Amino acid sequence: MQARRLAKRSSMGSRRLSAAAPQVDAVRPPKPESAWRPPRREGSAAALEEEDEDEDVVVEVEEEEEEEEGGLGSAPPALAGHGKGPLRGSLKAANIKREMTFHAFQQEDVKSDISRKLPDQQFLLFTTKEEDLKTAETKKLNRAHEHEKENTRSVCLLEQKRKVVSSNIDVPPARKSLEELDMDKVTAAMVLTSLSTSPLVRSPPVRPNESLNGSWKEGGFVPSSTSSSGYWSWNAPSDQSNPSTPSPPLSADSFKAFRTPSQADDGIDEGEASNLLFDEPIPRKRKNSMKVMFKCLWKNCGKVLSTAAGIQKHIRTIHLGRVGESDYSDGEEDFYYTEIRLNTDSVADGLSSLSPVSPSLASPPSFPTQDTIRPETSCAKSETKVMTPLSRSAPTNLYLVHTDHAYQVSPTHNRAAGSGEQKQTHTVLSSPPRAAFGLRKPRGEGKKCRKVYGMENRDMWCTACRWKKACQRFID
DNA sequence: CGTGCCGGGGG
DNA sequence: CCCCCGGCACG
Repeated sequence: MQARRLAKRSSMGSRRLSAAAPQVDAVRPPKPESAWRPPRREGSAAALEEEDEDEDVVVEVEEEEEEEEGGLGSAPPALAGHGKGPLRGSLKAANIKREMTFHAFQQEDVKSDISRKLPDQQFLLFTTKEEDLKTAETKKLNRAHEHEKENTRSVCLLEQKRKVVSSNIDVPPARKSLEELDMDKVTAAMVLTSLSTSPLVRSPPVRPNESLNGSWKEGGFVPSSTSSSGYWSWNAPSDQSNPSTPSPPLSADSFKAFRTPSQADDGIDEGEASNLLFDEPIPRKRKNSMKVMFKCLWKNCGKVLSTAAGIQKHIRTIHLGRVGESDYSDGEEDFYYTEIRLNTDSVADGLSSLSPVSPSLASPPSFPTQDTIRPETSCAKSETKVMTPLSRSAPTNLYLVHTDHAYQVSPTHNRAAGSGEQKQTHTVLSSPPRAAFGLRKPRGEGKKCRKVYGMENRDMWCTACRWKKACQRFID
């Protein structure tokens, strides 16, 4: 046993050797030797080190980003062409790079994420950049169309990112009023088309992910989701980053959890949602909410959407198989769906009861050390977090599809229902106060030793991590 | 599919 | 205890 372990260790050591040699150095210039035989880090010392690493990452951001973008787009050779030497080594290095890149992104995300979190409403109030909005909107629309050709897009993404997200803002005021005023079915349908035809309905696993990636990378990509409901849009100018917004990992999660459901009525109480989100002292005055939803009666379907156009579209494309003529309706769909009403109050209740909780979870009192890492950590969250606004934005479709599938299709979602987050959704749906499932603990999010130090530096991990136990160094 | 970590080992 | 790891939940 001992022997085996030793052997393993040594083998690992050699691996580290090969990995750490030339390539790695190239990858992480700043702290080559520290990676060697670093003393156990504990306490404040660790903190310093941590920070250091953080910075390193930041430094990397620029180039890493570029590379990733390029690779993402359509130029895999770019990666290979990076001029890495031997195969093995380069592979290893590549891996490491991957990791680094991730960091970088996460970093980047903080910014965009924060800004994104700004509720459009608020943003509107500020009315700082009307013009930007305009252009942004146009952009967005275009993008929505281009959406299909995602590949080429990545380039733009980079630029946008650089331009500080502001260009990504799509809070189409005009759109909103327009849509609200003349609930033009056709328009809605068209809008919905892009959404429903793509993501969940068709190939649930693929599209959503894509869009997800796109969104958090690009920061401003919300075409499909935007189109779904027409309004709402979570992109905001980076400059507008809301300072008051607490963006701790947990809180974010919770937000997502009950925010999604609340969105069931397309953006109507969006304001509230956002208010809630930004814990604004809003006297929740709910126009006594009865949400009208439309349920597909097609056997084995049961999909529920919030707009007539929505299900019509759904029925048309999914059940009637009329894909091409997506925006044309001969009324046949009408036979296949029915109206249902949801009491939104329960939702509100759920929200109010839950929201106070999140803050507490939100700000876990942690040592300064953690704080330095915090942002980074929360970044990790951001990918999920980002998605939140997304699903929220595509309230009707995404959200509902979600629930539906939870019941009948996707096993994944079913399982997810058990998780801390999903359970809340569940609650809202069936509108019982709340059901706390005694399940596995949420799972510590955020970087743990493994992620932070990487496999190669396994001996830098905290013992717990090495033992595959709950990490003790980076506690959530 | 990678990651966090529980439960269950061996020494 | 200390040290691992199989395996599973979760994202």
